[in-house]
Amino acid sequence: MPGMKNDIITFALPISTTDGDFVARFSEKGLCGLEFPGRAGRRRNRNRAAQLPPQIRRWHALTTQALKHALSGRRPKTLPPLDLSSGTRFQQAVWRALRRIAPGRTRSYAEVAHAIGRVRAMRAVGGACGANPIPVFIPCHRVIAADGGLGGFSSGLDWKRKLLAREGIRPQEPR
DNA sequence: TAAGTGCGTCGTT
DNA sequence: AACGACGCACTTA
Repeated sequence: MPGMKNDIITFALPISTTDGDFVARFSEKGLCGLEFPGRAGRRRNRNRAAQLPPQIRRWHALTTQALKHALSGRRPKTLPPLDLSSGTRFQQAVWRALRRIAPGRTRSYAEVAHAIGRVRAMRAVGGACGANPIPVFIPCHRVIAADGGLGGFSSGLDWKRKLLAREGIRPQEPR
């Protein structure tokens, strides 16, 4: 019907790891989402294995390998293209900045704000981190509070702790 | 020191 | 107009 939102087709494919079954989402532009085990949200998707476009298959294979690397705390060699078109300009700027944080390193929300030239938007940076559609690969888990605390994590602080630990980081825990 | 309160700031809904 | 995955100054114990 007229006025209907563009019906973006995405493919949701599982990725089994020793940490559980993740779900990767692909659009025609690339990887557009990653969900932690047990958090598969209901979303539009078409993924009859038989009619999977070759390109999606390729991206899925790449993502699978990359995820295993990332989960072991190492930088993935190759990633599929990332489709970040769901984000606002500000969010995309934040996400780009996050990708420049090396494994094993952390930044405070304020430092990220500074990195994108919005010194005072540290709080908004937190919001953009929460809107990150591709955690792990876009390492929002490396953003912690200025006082060394963990800060937050949409998918659960346990995951944030685990991801950081895999990279050799053990931030101070609130008691 | 540690813990709690108040408030400026700013992107998003 | 309200709400945060913040940060900082300041107060109390």
